[in-house]
Amino acid sequence: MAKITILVVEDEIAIRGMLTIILEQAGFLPLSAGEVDAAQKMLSDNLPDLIVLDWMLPGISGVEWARRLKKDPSYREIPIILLTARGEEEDKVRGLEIGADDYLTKPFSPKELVARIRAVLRRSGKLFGPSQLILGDLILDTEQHRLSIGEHQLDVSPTEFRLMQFFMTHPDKVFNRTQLLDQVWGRSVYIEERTVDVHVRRLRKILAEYGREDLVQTVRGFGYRFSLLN
Amino acid sequence: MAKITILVVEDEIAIRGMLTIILEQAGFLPLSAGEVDAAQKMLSDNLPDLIVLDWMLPGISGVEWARRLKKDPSYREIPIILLTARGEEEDKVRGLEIGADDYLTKPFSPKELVARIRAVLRRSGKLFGPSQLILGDLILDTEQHRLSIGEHQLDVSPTEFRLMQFFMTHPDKVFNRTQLLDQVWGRSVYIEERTVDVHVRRLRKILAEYGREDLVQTVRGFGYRFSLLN
DNA sequence: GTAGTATGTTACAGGTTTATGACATCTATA
DNA sequence: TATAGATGTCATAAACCTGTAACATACTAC
Repeated sequence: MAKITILVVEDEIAIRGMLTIILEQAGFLPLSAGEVDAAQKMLSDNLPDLIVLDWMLPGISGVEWARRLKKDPSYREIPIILLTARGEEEDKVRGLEIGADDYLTKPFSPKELVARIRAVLRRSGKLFGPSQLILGDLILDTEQHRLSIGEHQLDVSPTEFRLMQFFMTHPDKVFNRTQLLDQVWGRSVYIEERTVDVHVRRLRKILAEYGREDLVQTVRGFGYRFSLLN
Repeated sequence: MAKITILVVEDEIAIRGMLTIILEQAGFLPLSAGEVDAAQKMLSDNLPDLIVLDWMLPGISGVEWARRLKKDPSYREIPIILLTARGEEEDKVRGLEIGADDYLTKPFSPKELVARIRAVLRRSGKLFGPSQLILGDLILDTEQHRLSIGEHQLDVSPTEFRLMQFFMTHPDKVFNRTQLLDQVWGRSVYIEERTVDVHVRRLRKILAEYGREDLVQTVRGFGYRFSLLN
């Protein structure tokens, strides 16, 4: 299988070099550019699987570029991770509808960067695992975009599907609402914590049709856990 | 079966040689020319099944020639793959109505070239796969360009046929609209994503005559899926 | 048991995505 | 050239999703 390509757009040479090395070591194929113009050209050459983009850039800002990309049908699908300076900008990233899929505040650890990249890729389905997740008689097929219990198709909405996908890839582990929001909805949206409850409720309702509502368990005071055990 | 003939028009000798070798190894029969005049002569001798054409050529440019060919009834049917330099031209290929069936940005990998050639040939029906695709009681005959359910002929338009062909060769998999456009309409046309909906609609309408409209399923938020299962 | 907190449940408004029909344009062919 | 068919786009309708608020219920600590 071909390597995952990641385009890094960052003006400071030192950081760019560092990013490149981190990404290489993580098994990705890094491309890099120092400003938007160059990046744009690389884009048309061959689409990267993900873009790591500095918030502040000379010329067109990263934010502005991100916004444009998200409007362009040919590029809309490419996930973007924004690199922001510490502090205030964080709120902006969350608040504004920029279209970034995640963001990272400098300074960050290599480990964190790679983890976020993986998470985003997984969310957008570019990270190949087996396309089928099988847990007991539960089957989640990302390629077909289908969720089933035994022979029965479950009719789930996009968000429910992602939630289920996350749960099934992280069974037997408790997550609080914030973690679920970050992982399933993406870090750059701001949503009420209680909304998670509602989605869990919806998922349970669907699972209940086959008597499996207890797959998603409440851990009072913490959050939720997905588990085949009871 | 006779070998597929591919005419390469490229002025740089090194690249031309490389292309020839790649094509030979892929099992095609390559012809080559260094400029349009020579190519034009070869054309009248015997029609190739496909033309690989450099964007920039001395004398008449590749683009210009492509345009002419697409106007000429005797040559219009020959698929053309344009070789473009890196960068901006990509937009032009998509934007302008040049008539190329696909394009490739240099540098490209042999693998990619061959893959694109196959894709284009398949789309234009020149690549023989099994001439009959049978899925359940659905029969798609690529030679006769016929689609039937059991004994009944379905009356489908060319685009509907290609769409169905793509679906039947890739069952049980979700495709988004961009993927469908790229695969069924070709990479070098720019068409509204929503147009896919309309064609799906038309296909369903035809299938509905035999109660099979659910073969093409909507996956909300993603795209469409063809599946015999429900 | 009670107050206080956490979670379950429901309804709903607003937003987004898809379905559908109509239409203008284009092509091939009579 | 006239005609039928095909195709892409648009406007509108319909279906569906989603986040939130409000109220109900369950649990915990005292």
